[in-house]
Amino acid sequence: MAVDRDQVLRSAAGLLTRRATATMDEVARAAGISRATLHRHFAGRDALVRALESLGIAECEAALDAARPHDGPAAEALRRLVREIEPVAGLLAFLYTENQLFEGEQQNEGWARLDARLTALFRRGQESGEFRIDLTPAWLTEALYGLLASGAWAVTEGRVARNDFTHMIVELLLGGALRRE
Amino acid sequence: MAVDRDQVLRSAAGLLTRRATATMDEVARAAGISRATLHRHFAGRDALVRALESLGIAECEAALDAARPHDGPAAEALRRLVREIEPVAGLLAFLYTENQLFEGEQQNEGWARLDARLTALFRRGQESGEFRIDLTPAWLTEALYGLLASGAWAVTEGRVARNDFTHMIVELLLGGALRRE
DNA sequence: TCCGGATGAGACAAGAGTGTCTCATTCGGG
DNA sequence: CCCGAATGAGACACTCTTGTCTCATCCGGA
Repeated sequence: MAVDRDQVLRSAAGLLTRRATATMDEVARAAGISRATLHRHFAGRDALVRALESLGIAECEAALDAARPHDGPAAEALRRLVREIEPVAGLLAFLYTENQLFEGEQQNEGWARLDARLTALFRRGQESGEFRIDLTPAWLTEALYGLLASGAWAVTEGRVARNDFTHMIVELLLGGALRRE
Repeated sequence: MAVDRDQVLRSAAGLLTRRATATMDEVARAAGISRATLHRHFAGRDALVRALESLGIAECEAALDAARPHDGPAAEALRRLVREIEPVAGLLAFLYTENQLFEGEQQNEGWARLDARLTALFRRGQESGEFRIDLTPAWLTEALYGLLASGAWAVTEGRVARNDFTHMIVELLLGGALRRE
C-alpha cells in the first residue's frame, strides 16, 4: 500500500499554494494520509518544502525544455514558456515567497540554473533586436516570476479568468499596457 | 518619554519588509523598545500587522493623491504614481504576501478603495485610447502590485539598482519588453 | 493461511512565540 | 525636589506546531 511519494508531494503543492501556512497535519490530511506517514516520507516541514522546491525547479526546467527557448523568435519562445509553465505557477508563487525566508542559507542551485536560462532567453531577444535593451535581462526574469505569481493569485482569487492567464502575462510582459499605433 | 507610535510602526515596517517572520521581540528591539512597551502600543502581532496594513494603505493613497491620477495622460499619471509609491513598495510587498494569510477574514476595506482607484486609472487610459483594451484593468492593477513587489525584492537583493526601480517597473508595465519599431 | 512491511491513531516531550503580569527604575513636569 | 506616568526586565502560563515514539491494525505476497 506504499504511498506514492510524488502524489503526496503534488497534493502538498496544491494545498500550500492556497495556504502557505498549512500545518503538517493539514498537509497529511490533504494527501489522505496520517501525519506519521507523512513524516516517514519527509523528515520534517523543512524537508517537505525543500522537496517542493526541487519539484518546482524540475517542472520549470521541464517547461523550459518543452518551450524550446533557442528556437525561433524569442518572443514566441517566451510565449511557449509561459504556456508550459502555467500549471506550475501556483507552486512557483508559493516558493517565490517562501524563498524570502531562506535568507542567506543554502539556496537550491536550481534557481541559479533557472535564472541563467531565463536570463539567456531575454538576452537572446535583446541581441536579436526583438527586445529593448534598457530593461536588463535580470529584471525581466524577476518580472516574469512576479507576474507568474501575481497571475496565479489573481486566478485563484477569481480576479482573472484561468483561460486568460497566459495571454495576460505574455501580452503584458511583451507588449506592455500601451496601445500600439 | 512616550514612545512615538508612528516611529515604532515605521521601524516595524522596515524590519518586517526584510524579514517577514520577525518575532515581536525582534520588532521591539528594532524599534529600540522592550517587548512590553511594544505590547502596550499594539495589542498583539495581529494588531501590529493590521496597523501596518493601514499605514501601507494610507501611504499608497497619499502616493495616489500626489500622483494626480486624473491629470494628463494616464501613462504619465502612472509614471508619477510609481515614483511616488516607490518608498512604500517594500511594505507593500510584505502586505501583499501577508494578505495571502488573511483568508476570507475581514479584509481592510482600504484595499478595495485602492484597487478601485488604480483600476479607474487603467480604465481611464483605456477609454482615452492610450492603453490597450485586451488587458483588463483588474489584471493591470494586479500586475502593478506584483511588479512593485518583485521590484522591491529585486532591489533589496541587489539584482536591480535602486535608482532603476521606477524606470524598470514603469517601462515594463507600459511598454513591455518588445522593442518599438 | 501466515508473515512482514506499511499505515493510522494517539500519546508525549520539546521548542518557539505569544500574551499577561509584576516590580523596580527612570524620566520629565510641576 | 517629588510624584506619577512610562518604561525595561523578567517571569509565567498558554497555545501551536513539530518531531518522535509506541502499538494496534491492515494489506498483500509467499
